[in-house]
Amino acid sequence: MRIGQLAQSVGVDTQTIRFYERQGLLPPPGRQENGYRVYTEKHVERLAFIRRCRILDLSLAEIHELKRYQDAPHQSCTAVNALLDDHISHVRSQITALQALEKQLVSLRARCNDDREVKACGVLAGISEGSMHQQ
Amino acid sequence: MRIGQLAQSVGVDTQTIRFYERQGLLPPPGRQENGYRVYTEKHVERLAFIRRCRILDLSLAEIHELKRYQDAPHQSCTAVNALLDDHISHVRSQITALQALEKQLVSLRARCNDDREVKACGVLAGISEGSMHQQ
DNA sequence: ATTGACCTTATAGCGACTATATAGTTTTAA
DNA sequence: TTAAAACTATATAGTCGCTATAAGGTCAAT
Ligand SMILES: [Zn+2]
Ligand SMILES: [Zn+2]
Ligand SMILES: [Zn+2]
Ligand SMILES: [Zn+2]
Repeated sequence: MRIGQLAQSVGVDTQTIRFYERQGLLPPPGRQENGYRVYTEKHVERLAFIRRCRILDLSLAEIHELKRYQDAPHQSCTAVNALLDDHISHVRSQITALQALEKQLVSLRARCNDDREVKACGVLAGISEGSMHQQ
Repeated sequence: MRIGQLAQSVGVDTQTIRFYERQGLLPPPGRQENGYRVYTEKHVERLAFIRRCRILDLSLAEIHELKRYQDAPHQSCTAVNALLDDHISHVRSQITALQALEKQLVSLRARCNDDREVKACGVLAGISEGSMHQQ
């Protein structure tokens, strides 16, 4: 299986596959005489795993870490679960921050009804005043 | 006022100030004979404005756009308000996406109680299975 | 013989900084 | 007075996870 086929079967760009290889996420495949990469079913699985991790918004570093755990299958999975717990709290704090941001933006927006002159725009005034509780 | 003073009074790194200048966000200041940048109160206000925009997570492009509107103070502010509306919907869709992600992660995490072998870890199994509704 | 689809590497760009290297200037203190 | 510390300058590279471009080699079909 060549790179284009792998790319299509997992739904990834060929560039991305080479990128993962350079990053050490995907093991270097064999090569044909002409230099073309040759992949196996294991590569398909591995790449699909990476993609599913990315859908979960795990960073490449976190995926690396998961890989290291997979390579020691008889150890306790505490670290795996902890990684996920950490990631969940990453996501939660992002949500919290964005919700606070949304509140701020909505109240800023409420300072202007349409059709004023820019000079009198409540939104611009609100930003310029600095009447924002930071963070 | 030199760059360090400006940086301290607004709470920004000097590098960031030079970066904003290169980006055309902050007008190039005057220079002393020795080449040092000299800033005025207007620069302080302008930089503070930029920072408040960044706290609202507006992109540098969006801040540029706001600046253009400020330069035409007698036009209608419809575009300003529209920019903010767009930005609010950016933020809202980010929140929605992250909430869906959180749900997925929490249900994945529920598949494993601690102290299993990695081999039997419900989290890793969950990712590998691909039993994830995508997006 | 040439088109087209595929493959290769190398390099640069995105956004918004941040860090490093190297060098010149000013200020402070021994 | 001189040496160190603190400040300034430019240029360049790194962050993250790709994505795009350039310039070329390979292969099958027309
Ligand atoms: Zn994470
Ligand atoms: Zn307005
Ligand atoms: Zn926006
Ligand atoms: Zn587990």
